[in-house]
Amino acid sequence: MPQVKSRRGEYTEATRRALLDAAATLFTERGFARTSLDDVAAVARVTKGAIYHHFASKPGLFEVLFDELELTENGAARAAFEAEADPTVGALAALDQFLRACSEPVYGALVFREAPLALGWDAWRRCEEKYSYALLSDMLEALAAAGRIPPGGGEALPSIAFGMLGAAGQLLARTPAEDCERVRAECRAPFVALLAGLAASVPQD
Amino acid sequence: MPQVKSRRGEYTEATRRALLDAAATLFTERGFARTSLDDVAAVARVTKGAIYHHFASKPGLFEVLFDELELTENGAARAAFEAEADPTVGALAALDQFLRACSEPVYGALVFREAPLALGWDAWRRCEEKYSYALLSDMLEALAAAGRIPPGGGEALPSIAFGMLGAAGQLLARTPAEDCERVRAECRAPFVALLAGLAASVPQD
DNA sequence: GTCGGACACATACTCCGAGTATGTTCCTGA
DNA sequence: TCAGGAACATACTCGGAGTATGTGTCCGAC
Repeated sequence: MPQVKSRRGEYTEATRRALLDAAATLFTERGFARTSLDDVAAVARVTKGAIYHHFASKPGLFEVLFDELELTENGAARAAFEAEADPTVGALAALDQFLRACSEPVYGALVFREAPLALGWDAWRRCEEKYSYALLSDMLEALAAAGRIPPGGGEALPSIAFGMLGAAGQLLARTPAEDCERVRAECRAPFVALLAGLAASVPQD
Repeated sequence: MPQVKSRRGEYTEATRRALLDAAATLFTERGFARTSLDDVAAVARVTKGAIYHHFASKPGLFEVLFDELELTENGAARAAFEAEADPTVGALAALDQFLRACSEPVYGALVFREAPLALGWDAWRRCEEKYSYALLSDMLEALAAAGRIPPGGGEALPSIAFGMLGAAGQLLARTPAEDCERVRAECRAPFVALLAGLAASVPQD
């Protein structure tokens, strides 16, 4: 059980949080490329030195933010999947959870719009292999094991399905709040259709 | 009928081509962000002044390259689509043409991997609205008109389908040549399944 | 109680690359 | 033949990421 942190520790944690919050706000509003670290430091009422004390680099700062977001949001999606006994039902529940998360202003914008620009495709992919991509792979495996989709198929299906998630996330991230529910429903359809089409192509007996 | 170009005109066109070729090579190999304009100029055996004489900016140079590539490759895909009377057959023919183009080393890497990083999502989308995204929209419209997929559906389906194309393009762009044919076949499956699933959900009469 | 040291920053700097301003050469047309 | 513009080269500015170093403060050891 962790001891109560010292006064000092509380303060340093506070500036770390202030930096992360400032970065989250500015990266979502102006985008990663168009916000300087001096801007982030100014909003957090510190200087650039504080940033490089707490984080390795500008992409490093982004990655911490990324991990925080995925830890909670992707965790919720995984929980939604694992709560269902049927993998198809579970996958659709996780999809709904994911689409709702992307409707919230920060998650979709940072994780699916800014992350590839900030980290580059490869690093983004490596980061996602702990979260959304891993969950997607697990779900596809479970679906294949249950005979709901054809087995095998290589890396093309997970990659392309992940591209679908990214496109849906970005679409929702730029959708005004009053249209989110309708667009979420529209986004659901292609996934349902893909699952149905794959189910129809499962080899018999 | 255009007159034969002057000696001078030929030379300037030659440096323009050398710059575009150098940029295509370097952007493909090192990526847009990691190649400086001095590098491009050096490979073309000129200086940065020549670049800013012929092009507006670094993204501007990339966009010219982008247009050249899409003009030929997307034109071929559109031709493949329009050559078929049946929209489903045509769409799959265009898909095959697209997947072959992405197997070639430059097209997929520049248009689907580097372009979002170089231009940003919005500008990339605007550029693609003349080419791949336009073709995709036209194909979906034709499919809907023929009753092969449900009508309406908003912007979600084209956006998500475009995300699928991007993911497939990127996957093929990083696939070694000897595996390209197999991966292309694997990439085809999700699109076929999506079309089948959408066809099954068309409202009856 | 105090003193050394490490932590948590601030300040001041370097460095690289995009973009700009200006110079220079050569061709072209009047 | 000469004025002007095209096609570059050269030399600069400027912003932002990253680094090196300074400074105050707190904490534990003696």
